[in-house]
Order: sequence, then structure tokens, then C-alpha cells
Amino acid sequence: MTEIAKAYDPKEIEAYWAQKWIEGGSFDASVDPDKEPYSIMIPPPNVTGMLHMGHVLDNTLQDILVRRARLEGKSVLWQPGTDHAGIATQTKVEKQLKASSGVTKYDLGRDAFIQEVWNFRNKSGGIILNQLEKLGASCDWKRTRFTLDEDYSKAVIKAFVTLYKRGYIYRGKRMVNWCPATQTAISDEEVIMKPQKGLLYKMRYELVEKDQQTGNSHLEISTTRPETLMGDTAVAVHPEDERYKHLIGQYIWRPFPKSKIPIIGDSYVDREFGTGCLKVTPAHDKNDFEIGQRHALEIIEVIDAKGNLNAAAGPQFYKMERFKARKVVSDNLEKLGLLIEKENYENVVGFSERGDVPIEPRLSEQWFLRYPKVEEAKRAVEKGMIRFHPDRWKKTYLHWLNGIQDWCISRQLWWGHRIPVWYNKLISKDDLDYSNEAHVYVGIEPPSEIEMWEQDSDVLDTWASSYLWPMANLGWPNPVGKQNKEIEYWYPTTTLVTGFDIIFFWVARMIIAGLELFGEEKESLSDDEIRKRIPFRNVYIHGLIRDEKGRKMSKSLGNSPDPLELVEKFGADGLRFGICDIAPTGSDILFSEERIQIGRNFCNKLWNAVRFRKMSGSMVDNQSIESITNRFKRNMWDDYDHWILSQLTEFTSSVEECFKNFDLAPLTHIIYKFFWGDFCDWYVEASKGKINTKGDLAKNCLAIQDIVLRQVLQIAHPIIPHITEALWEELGYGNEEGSKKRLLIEQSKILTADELKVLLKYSGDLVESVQNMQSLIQEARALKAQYKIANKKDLTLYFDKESKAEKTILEHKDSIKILAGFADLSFIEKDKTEGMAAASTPLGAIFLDLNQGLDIDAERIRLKKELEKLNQLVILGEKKLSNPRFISGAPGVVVEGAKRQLEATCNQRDEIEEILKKLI
RNA sequence: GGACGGGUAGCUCAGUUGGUUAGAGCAACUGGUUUACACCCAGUAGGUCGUGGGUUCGAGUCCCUCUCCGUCCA
Repeated sequence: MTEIAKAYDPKEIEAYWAQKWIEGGSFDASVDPDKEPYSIMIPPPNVTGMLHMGHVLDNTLQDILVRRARLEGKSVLWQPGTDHAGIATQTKVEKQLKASSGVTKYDLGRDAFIQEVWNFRNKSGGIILNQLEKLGASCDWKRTRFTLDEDYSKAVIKAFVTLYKRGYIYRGKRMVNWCPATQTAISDEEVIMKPQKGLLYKMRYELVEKDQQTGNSHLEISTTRPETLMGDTAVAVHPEDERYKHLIGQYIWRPFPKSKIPIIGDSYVDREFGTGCLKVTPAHDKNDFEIGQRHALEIIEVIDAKGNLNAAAGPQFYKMERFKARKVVSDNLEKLGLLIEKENYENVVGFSERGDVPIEPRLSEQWFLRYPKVEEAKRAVEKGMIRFHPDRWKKTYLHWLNGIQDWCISRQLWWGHRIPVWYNKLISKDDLDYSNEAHVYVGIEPPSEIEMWEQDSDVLDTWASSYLWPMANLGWPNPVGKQNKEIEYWYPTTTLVTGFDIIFFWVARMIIAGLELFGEEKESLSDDEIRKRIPFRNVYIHGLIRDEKGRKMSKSLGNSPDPLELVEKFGADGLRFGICDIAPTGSDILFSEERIQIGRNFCNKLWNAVRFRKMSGSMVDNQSIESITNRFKRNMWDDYDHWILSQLTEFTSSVEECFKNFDLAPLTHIIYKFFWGDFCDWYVEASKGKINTKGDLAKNCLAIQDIVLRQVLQIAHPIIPHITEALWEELGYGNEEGSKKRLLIEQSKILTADELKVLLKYSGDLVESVQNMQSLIQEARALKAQYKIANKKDLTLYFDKESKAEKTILEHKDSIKILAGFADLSFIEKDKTEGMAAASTPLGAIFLDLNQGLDIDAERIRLKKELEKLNQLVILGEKKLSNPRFISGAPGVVVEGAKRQLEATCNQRDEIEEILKKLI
């Protein structure tokens, strides 16, 4: 690449490097005892998934962390993989089957269906990982895992059996969240509460005996779900409710199927809600079930697994869909004169996350996990052994652990890890004794006389496999060969990067799994043991991507852009930089294409700065830091040279802080500001004169540009890996001395701010001088812009002859001319400045001869406005300094600063006043 | 109902332990093909920091009240 294109075109370069990195095994992880370990386990995307903006953000952040770690000389493992995603994958394949051949999974049978799912995953299960590769994700792709891999599955089963044997897993008939669409139980965390507009039905149940106190023959009852009425087995009132408490113990008629049910007292009842009378349906409501347990009520199931009413509901409702039944029940009540009113009512209804239908609370036999090591899981975070970033998310985590409920881990699906429990065929289900091994067998291997046994037909919740991800990927429970060293080296992993939406689902459960299972069985754990068992030390939480109006991205809204199209438009690097740039710390990200253009623009700027560098002089001796610094001519350094190196160090240090504090949000801003604002806009522009000299001055300047660019490329590399790698090669930084071998950018350790300070030996005192020159130049440019002569280059810029900064100005004459756009600089006595436009600067007044073109009125308005502002500031400053309490109360530096400030402001004010006087 | 987060320029957001005259990007407006870059350069304009109190020599920053928005849990 001898010629560099004018505009950066990422396509070829990104494809080239993506391939080259992988061919060269650049991201292969290996244990290196001399290096510090650094490891991240990817949150495994759904195997059927396609890349969306959330993945882009999540994985870019991980890539930034691991690439930075490599630059810092650490030995990195970034483990990739995918998740089998039980419900999502199974329903997807079911739908495909139905569309293509009209068969259902039942037509095929379990084994054949599972084979279909495997076919599907073998065909398209790797797509999302290839998409991540395109983004530049530097995972060790050779290690790619899948949660249904053979050895991973063994780990999942081992975990189940271990937890079962330790008494944490049990089977029980309990209320679960039943999803009628996907025909399986789901955990509490998979239920999404949505506000719904519905009706509140007020109806009457007839008392068996009239109310002696009021003479009423009926009780009024409010409900949102009349279709469960047929399963009512009681009516409850609050035991202290004066209106009803005397009725407790009496009976009331359930209208249909007509039956006498008791009136009970239970403090669960909210006296304020509706009429204060609650119909109790223990089979179809969680709270009602608990009331039922307390009062030993009969449980009558009236809705079946598909969400239809069953025979117990009565012949007229048999097989009727539940929401249709709601209407029919209401009509029936009306006919019987039992419906009082229907009132519009908004309440929250639980929806199945995957099926997106209202869940049906249902009594069913399921496997549950009582969470072990909850106390330790809290302690790990409270004591900072695991740290959340931003810190506040630990509250969410701890809050959940405080109210933790047993986890329903069985799913009525076929795709997943089948529960390793076998039942003796000779024993009827109702007579099973779980403590008797002749009845129920639980083990990693199937029982020996397999024909005697029947395996539990359910599979495990997907999270009950992915919660082992960090351990199992490193070889738990039986590391083989090199895994022994690897698990020692990389576990606990360094950081987990994920969204706050899965703190419950995944983060907390991984912590609990690690604490209980990583190591010997223990009743309780010491802090040291916790430190060894936790799956990660840091949890970096980022926000969710929303559209520009703040709405969640969704397929139905069509507001979810295809990341690959964005890559096409802006380049992978452009997209990465753009998405980082707009992502605030830990809160949601409002995405719009307009906002990420900055990423593409930045890459182009970087490209052109390098292009300009190549045009300015040949590339020699760039192979090492030493060879660059040897080209410095320190005796020639001017204020800008010192200034840019001091800024470079400060910039490096700010970036170090970002990584140290897990605060990646400011990263792109810091890079942008230094590279674009300081280096390109000021240093490179000021260099232009020097480079023209072609002598030592030019050589020195290019050496400084080279050291700056080298550092910028490394610092920006984690965010925009492809272009920085390409430019690293372009500028010859990777050329090894005396060899043709090229080192990649990550193979050279990045210089720290401390190292830079020692190495560069610049003076930090000249920063103010440069800042003053910058404001002078800006004032001069503004003067020209005022008169719309910014493009006129043949003018002379005049300085007040009395300026104290004469020396500085003369020293930087050339750069001032270039930067402000003047042909010449000259000092002038004040009384000769009549008819000139003027401005006040920290280095003294400047004047511009317009040859009678001066618009006196406009000048007067402008300067008066300026003067007014300065006067205000002077008053403010004087007031402050004349306050004895300020003088005595504020620290010396602040008082000193205020004095200097006031002095400068007064000078400027006097100058403007003087200029104004001359205008008349 | 409880908890958490937030309200700063037209928009999206910075703003360290209180300390000089509150910043950036985008958008707007004016001008610009000057030996990198129009995916660019220069300039201009735009804010009583949600409201009301308090602490302090000094508050966007600390405390309290109220209000609005968002999220999670009931």
C-alpha cells in the first residue's frame, strides 16, 4: 500500500485483518505463568439468534476489555459459545416444520424431533458467531462451546445430581406459571407483568342462609377472572371486616356447577378492594392456592394445559377456550341475574416471555431448586469480592437474593438436558417414594437395568445449564489434560459483561452455582473460600439499546436496525466506535443512525492524519519506541512540542483511569478530544510550517508525530481494531529490528502514562503558554470571520507594542501566521491603530487593518457587549475578594486564583475600553 | 405501594472530594476547495443546571420539600 486512498474504505481492510488474525491464531489463549491472567466468558447468544444491536454493544465492550488486556501484556482468554435456548429453539423448529411439511413434533416423536432440531442447529447455529467475527470480536474461536456439547451436558447433569444428593433439588406439586402456548412451566423470572385493560366483574353469590344482621340474601364479589368461578371452593373475607365477619363459617352457593362452599376468614383479603369479598380458586391463582392450603380447601382444576376448560367446569364449558369462557360465564351470570356490573379496569397480567400469552397459574408437579449458599452469595458482593460496575446494580442483586423463591427448573420440552431421574415402572406414580432408591433413581449414568426404569420426560430450564458456563467451559467437574492448568489459571474469571436484565436470570445463579459446586461440599464458606469459588470478580453492566424515541427495539415495531447493514455503511470499526460513543454508563442507549456517524468520521480522520504523516516525510526508524525517541532534537522543541507530549501523557492517564474504574463511557470522548481536538487541530496544523523546512526541525516534528500516533493507535485499538492494525503496519511500528517479521499491534506492550513521562522528558509548564496562544489565534480568526474575510490570506496581524508576551509571540510567529491565516505579523503602537478592528487576548490586544472597511457601528455593539460582560465579572470578582470571610475561609490557592482572575479580567476590560474610545 | 435511576444548550449526554467566567458531539446559522480529511476547516448563536427551601465565604455538585419521566419489584 504505497498510495493511500483519500477517504477510508473499511471494507477490504476489515475483511483482510479479520482473516489474518484468525489464520495467525492471534486470539488463541494459552496459559503463561509469567503473565497476568485475564478471562471473560461470553454471555452465550441463543444458538438460533441473529446479531442485533444489543449483541454489538455487549460484545464490543468485551472486545475492548480483552484487547486492552493484551496490550497491557496479560494472557487473555475470551471464551465464545452459544446457548441451546430451550423454548426459543424448540418453538422455532416447530414452526418451521409446520410451515414446510405440516408435521408437528408429536407426529415425529421425541427422538426424530430432537434430530430435526440438531439438523437445524448444525445448519444455522453458527451464524451469530460468524457475525461476531465480522465485528472483529477477538474470541478464541477454537474453543467455541455449545451448552448441549457432550462434555458440557455431563457437567449439567453432574450439577443436578450433586444438588439433588445434597437435598437442594426436590419434586413437588405446586403452583407454577404455566405457559399454554409453549405447554411448559416457566420460572417467575420468565413472567413479564404487563398492564392490561380489562373488566372488573361484580357479581352475586347466594347465601345458603340469609344474613341475620342485614337480611341480605347475597354477597357481592368482585373478580377479573369470572371464568375460574367453576373452580371456586370458598369465598373469603377479612376476619376483622365488620361487614362480613359474622358470616365466617357459614356457606354460600357457587352458581355453577351449583355447590355449597364455605365462607372463610383470611387476612390476605384486601378490605378496600372491590366489595371486600374474594372468591377463592385454589387451582388457578397463586394466592388463592395459599389461602386454600391454610384452610384445607378442596382444589378443583377447571382449566387444562392448553388453556381450555375441562369437564369439571361443566358440560357447557367443556373444551372452551379460557377467554371465550370468560364472556360466556359473564353472560350466564347475567341471565341468572347474578351479574351486577362490569367496570373498566386496568390491572397487571403476567405474560409468558417466550409464548407472549397470559400465563395460567396452575398446579403441577415440577422440579424445584432451593438456592444454596444464599448468604455467601450476598457476602461475596457486599464485601466486594465480586464488584458490580456501576456499583449501584449490586442493590438490585441483593434485593433479589433477599426475597428469593425456589426456582422451578423443569420444563415440559424436548430440546434440552433431560432430567437424570428414572422412575421404577412397576410402581404407580402416586406411590413413588423419592427417598427409596428402588423407586426413584437419580444418577449421572442411567440405571443398570434400564428396561425396568422410565426416565423423567422433562428437560432442565436453559438457565439451569448456562449457570455453569464459567466453570464448565474450563473443564469442571473433571478437567482433563491442559484444562487442569487452565482452570487454575483463569478461574475465577476476571469480568462478566452483560445487561442488567439478566442479573437474576444468570448473574446471580452463576454466583450461586460457583459457590456451591466449585470445590468440596461445605455447609458454609469462609471469605477465602468464596474468593476461590466465585465465577468472576467483576460484573460490568451496560444498558439496553432503545430507538431514538426511547422505545424498546422489537421486530413488530421494525425499529431494530440490522447491524450488518450498519457495518456495510460505517464499517465495523465505525459502528463499534459509534455505539461506544453514545452509550452512557449503565443506563439505556438511545440509538439512531445519525448519532453513530461519528464512528465512521473518526476512522476517516485517523486515516487522513496518517496519510498526511506519510505525505510529510518518509517513514524511517519507527520500529521501536527507542528508534523514534532517538530522532527527537530536544534543543529545538518549542512550546507546542512540550504541550502535545504533555497532553499525550495526560490523555494516556485518563484512559488508564477509565479501565481501572470500569468506566468505559468516557473512552471515546477522551480519544476524540485528544486526537482530533489537540493533535490534528493544533499540533499538526502548527507543524505545517516546520515540515516545509525539510531540515532537522521537520525531522523532529515528524518524530513527535510518530510517537503520538503510535500511542493513539494502541489506545484506540480496542475500540477500532481493524483500522488501527492496518495503520500500525502502514507506519512501520511493527517492523522488528533486523528481521522481516511484523509484530501485530497487540504484541507491543502499551506505554503507561508514568513511562511516557520518564521517557519523553517534556516540560509541563508550557501548557498555559499554548493555551494563551490558542485564544489569541481564535480571537484573530474571529475578527476575520466577523468581516467575512476568513479566506483572505494577504493581511497583516498587528500586536500591541506594549504586549508583555512579545517574546512568545515572536517565537511562534510562523505557527500563528499559519493557524490564524495571516501573511505577516507586526507590532504596532496604540495610537496608530485608529480605524482598525481590534480584540483583546491574554497576550495583549490585536488589531486588523481593514483599509476603511471597518463597520464602526457593528464594532461598537460587539465591543460594548463584551465590555458589559467583563464589567459584570469584575464586579463579581471584587465583591468576592472584598468579603473578609472569603479571604479567611477559602484555601489560599482559591483566593490567589481569584485575584489573578480579577487582574486578568480588569486588564481585558481596560483594553476593550481603550479600543472603544478610539472608535469614535 | 416499595426500591432504584434520571430531569444541565433544540437533541443526546459530560461535569471527580463544593472553589476561577458550566462543557462536548449532533442539529442550527455565517463563511470557506489554504500543500491530510466536505466522513473536512474556521466562526456565531444557544443554558435563571426540574421547583421551593436550607447548609456554606462559595452549590449544577451536600441536606430537605414538592414535581415530572423511566425501570424493576409487589
